[in-house]
Amino acid sequence: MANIQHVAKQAGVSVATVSRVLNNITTVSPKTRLKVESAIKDLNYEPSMLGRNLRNSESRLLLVLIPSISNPFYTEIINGIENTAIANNYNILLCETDSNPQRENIYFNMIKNKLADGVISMDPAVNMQKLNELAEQYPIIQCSEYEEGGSIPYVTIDNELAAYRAVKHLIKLGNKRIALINSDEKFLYARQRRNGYERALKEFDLPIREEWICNTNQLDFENGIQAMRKLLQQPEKPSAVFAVSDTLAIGALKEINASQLKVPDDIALIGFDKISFSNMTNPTLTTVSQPMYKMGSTAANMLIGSIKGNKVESIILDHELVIRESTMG
Amino acid sequence: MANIQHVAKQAGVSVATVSRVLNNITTVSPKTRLKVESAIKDLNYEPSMLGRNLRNSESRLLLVLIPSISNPFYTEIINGIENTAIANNYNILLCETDSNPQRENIYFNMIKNKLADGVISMDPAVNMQKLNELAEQYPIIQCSEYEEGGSIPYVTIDNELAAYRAVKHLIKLGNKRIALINSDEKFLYARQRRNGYERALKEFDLPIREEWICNTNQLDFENGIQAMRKLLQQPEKPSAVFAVSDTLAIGALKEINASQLKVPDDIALIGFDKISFSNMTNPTLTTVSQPMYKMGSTAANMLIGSIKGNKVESIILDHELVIRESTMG
DNA sequence: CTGAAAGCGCTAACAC
DNA sequence: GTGTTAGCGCTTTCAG
Repeated sequence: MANIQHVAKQAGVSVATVSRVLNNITTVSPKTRLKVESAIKDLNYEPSMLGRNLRNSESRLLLVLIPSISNPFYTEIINGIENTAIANNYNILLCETDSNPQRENIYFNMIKNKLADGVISMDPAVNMQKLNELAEQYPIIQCSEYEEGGSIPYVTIDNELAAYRAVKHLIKLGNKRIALINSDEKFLYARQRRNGYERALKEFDLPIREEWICNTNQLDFENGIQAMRKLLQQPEKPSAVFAVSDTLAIGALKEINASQLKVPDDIALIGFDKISFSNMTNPTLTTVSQPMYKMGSTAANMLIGSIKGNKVESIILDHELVIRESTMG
Repeated sequence: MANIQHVAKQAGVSVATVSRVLNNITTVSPKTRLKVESAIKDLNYEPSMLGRNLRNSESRLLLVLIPSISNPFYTEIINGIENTAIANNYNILLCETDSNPQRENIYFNMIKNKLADGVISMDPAVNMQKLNELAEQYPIIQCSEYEEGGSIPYVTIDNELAAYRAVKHLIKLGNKRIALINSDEKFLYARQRRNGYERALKEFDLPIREEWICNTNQLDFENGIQAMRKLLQQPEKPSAVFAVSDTLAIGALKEINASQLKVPDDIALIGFDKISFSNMTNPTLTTVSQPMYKMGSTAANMLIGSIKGNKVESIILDHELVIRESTMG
């Protein structure tokens, strides 16, 4: 494998000159530049990032922490991150933590080991203490999930407001018995969405009934099925359900269908995230859309800014209620 | 940031000794080892991968090329790759090519630049000429999609046989008018699955009718909807449909429902891949299951073997027809 | 058992 | 405009 020395020798110049050509530094005469370029071609030379990165003490790799790659919610965000990264000559290292602290540690070490220049964390279950420690020394951005009052910059949406609007939509449709399928309330977004749910109910003098509030451990379809099963066993069944993720809502829909009830006639249903499947269900799912691509690109831009040493501010992006068949009575 | 020199000075030893401790080389007296370890702790030292990798001329990064992260088919494969990689002290760089040659080039350069030690390609649209060139110099494995008669080792399933079995299942159910929703036949798997489809029809003396064969550009839901719409416009409608991916089948199901027909009574339906959503549709989808996790871990093991300089052989894994509601008349 | 020193491939002063 | 050289952080001979 050819290296910079071989090129220098072949071109009859010094390594410094080769480096100058490689980095497009202007102070090289057209004649020498030509010589170098032809030597590069002759030897089929490709500069080694390893050497360059060591010298520049940077890896040009961004770490992206997600709990699970199989949650479609993340795919568009990742697209946004990746495109922005590539446009800035970075690459991303996608890291599935499975919300497993050991896995997480491996990745945290990568940044300590200089194998990554910064981190975008989307894991709601991330160890915040460690993340905060890391943030003292390395550039870190939180995306979607964040720590209230924390010092790590984040990009997210107003979860409380989004939930409030979704539930208000159900109320306006005439629903008075509205259930909530929430994820684990150790997560900030879960607490925020519950707050929005409760605010809407209170505003219209509807009671908050614990038996209509289900919490799930995870966001898989199966969790939605289980939660809905529980709700349907209540003596007084809800007439509408707000689920904090489309995957949960799709599971709920499956269970509603299985018990011979109809959406939206018997039970109206709203999900969250606007994943692509949510338009394939029968009926199609009303859902809250987050600007996922933009969230990703914003997070990446913030991180790259932070790596450059800029001060970056947290950002709240807009959301939108997408009304489809599951709430069209 | 502390480096190996600082640790050496603090411990009162040479950098060589620190390196020995770091790499668990036995020829270090317990006493010095202790000194070094305490110095490492004191200084909060983390070895730099950049330096280590340059010295060892390896990056311990594996490149994984996929056409699109949003296709759920890949998620389990990636899990398999990732777990195997981590177990062997590698990390993976997940690269979405969008089947875009420019994007692909960026990633191909990464391996030339020594930023990755090897490649697992899952992109059916990959530029085979370039991949073959690259394979002369670097370790490369193909996963799922491959080149017939090529020299790059691969792991896959028997697509022809899988399609044959799926269609035979439809025939055994009494169907005589069986349509095929295939992807672009520039892809090997598409040609293989078509062959299997035709073999089953021929074996039972059923005609192969071009108007019952649809080809789509991509594997999105929307493509399945379009294809099914075309099939339903035929003067003689098929009584069963075999789609070469679950996403296509789910789109087809959506369209069948929209035209007031029932699956499986009016039209039986089979997909391919057993993505998690295929169990959430109504009715649930009969599909061909591939051992995705195993495919991923096998590919990773093959690649790591190849990096070590081993000779690796291509592998064909088993598949399974998963019969669910969409073919239960 | 330990240390000195070379060198992986590159960039950036500094000198001319 | 171009060359010389130090050094990024690490591993690994080779001596002792």
